Amino acid sequence: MSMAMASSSSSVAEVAAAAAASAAMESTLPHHQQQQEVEEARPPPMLAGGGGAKSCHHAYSRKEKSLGLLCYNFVVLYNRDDVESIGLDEAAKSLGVERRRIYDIVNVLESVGYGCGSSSDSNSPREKILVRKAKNRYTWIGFDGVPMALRELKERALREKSGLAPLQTEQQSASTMSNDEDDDKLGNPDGDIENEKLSQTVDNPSDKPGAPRCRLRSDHRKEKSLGLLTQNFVKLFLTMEVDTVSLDEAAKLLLGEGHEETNMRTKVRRLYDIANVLSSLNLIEKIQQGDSRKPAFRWLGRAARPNAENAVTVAVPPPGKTVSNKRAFGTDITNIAVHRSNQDSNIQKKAKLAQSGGDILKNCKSVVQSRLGQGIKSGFVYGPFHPAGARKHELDGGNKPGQRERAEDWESLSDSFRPQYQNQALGDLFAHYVEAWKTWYSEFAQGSNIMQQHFGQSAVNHFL
DNA sequence: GTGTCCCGCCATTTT
DNA sequence: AAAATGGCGGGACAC
Repeated sequence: MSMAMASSSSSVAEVAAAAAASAAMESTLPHHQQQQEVEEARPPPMLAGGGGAKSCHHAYSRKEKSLGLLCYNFVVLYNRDDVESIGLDEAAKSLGVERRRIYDIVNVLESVGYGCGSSSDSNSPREKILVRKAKNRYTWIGFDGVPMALRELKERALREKSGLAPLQTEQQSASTMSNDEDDDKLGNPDGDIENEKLSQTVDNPSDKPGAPRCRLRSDHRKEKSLGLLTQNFVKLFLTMEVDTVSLDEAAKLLLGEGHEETNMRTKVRRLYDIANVLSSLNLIEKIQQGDSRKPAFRWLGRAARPNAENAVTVAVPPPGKTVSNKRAFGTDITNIAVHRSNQDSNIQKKAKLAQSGGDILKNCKSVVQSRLGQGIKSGFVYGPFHPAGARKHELDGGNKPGQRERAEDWESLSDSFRPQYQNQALGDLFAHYVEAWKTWYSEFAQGSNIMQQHFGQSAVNHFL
């Protein structure tokens, strides 16, 4: 009985088409009015027409549909001053994905902030990137609160670590004890009450005087939420001495010992999801551990140094021989269409018209490049995170020989960037990209980094 | 092969 | 009851 919403099963392509037809999202896309030089050249409205498979319609590509990319686009689309409210459906439509995916993103975005439930009283949304305001409605807050959120998160993590529980984060250390992992479904329905040992689960913790002694189903569910997992994952980085972990390790750490193959697998899957969006935010970065071996993730947005108080530290240069192979988010406009093994590719209709858009970009690019040669001011104050390339080697003692090549990123980015519109919405999105480019440029070619972009914005503005 | 992780079914929770 | 959320894991890609 697939509920009424079975309709949602419509592929992205269809959704996109629908969007094109109805251009419903207008309402929430208040075209930015600020400096818009390149803006003029508005990308052509929609569907290129025949578009056949032959032209530019490259077959299904997993990468184009990654959560990370989606998140990236999401941020590009909504991280602006004039955006306060985000509609779930509009977002989905604009980005050409189904709701479900938006939930994924929003969940981790929301959890990167602080205040997620702790002490119900303060729960200040200021420290979140985004908050849910109402059903189908989110409010964009921005990245301003992230530094503090991370600090707070770290504190809490440390407290927990040294304090009570060994190192289990607030998640299910429960399973640790129970020989058998928390079996929700299978087996005992009482499970809920059963594994309530770890008490301080979730985030509405203990400090609550009349702590609701019994965990509810909802809590149990929350324990497994992407959001909580995200926080715990981040905490891991914040408290760890080493700053890189493979997802397997992370899963193990977060899960405790009671790892049950299947459980692990699921957890790891989730971590992949999370890691991808965190990567797109540049909070972490994927690296190749040593030679060969599994890749791992490295924290980039360290809020504070182990010792130094809150010395706003930035990412340290890649240690030793780790090879960064981060994904180039922002490479594609959207997770357009097409199912994995789309047998029925009637997707033709959703077209991607690339040319004019490409021109704009090209211009943009050349402008950037031409100006790129200029010196790089460094009076810039970075936030806690910052582009991997623009590090400031303080405490870290010694600078790094291998200067990170940022420009290169730009290259690849622009090279691979092929605007493909399927509707007005995407056209707008593209416009945002152009703007984003400008901003990035202002970052002195230090890297395309959303977080940085944000933090540096104010400081950067007068350079434009 | 193995590692990634998209996709969407369907259980839960909220309206 | 319907709609909104969001676990979860099968299995399609990527390497």
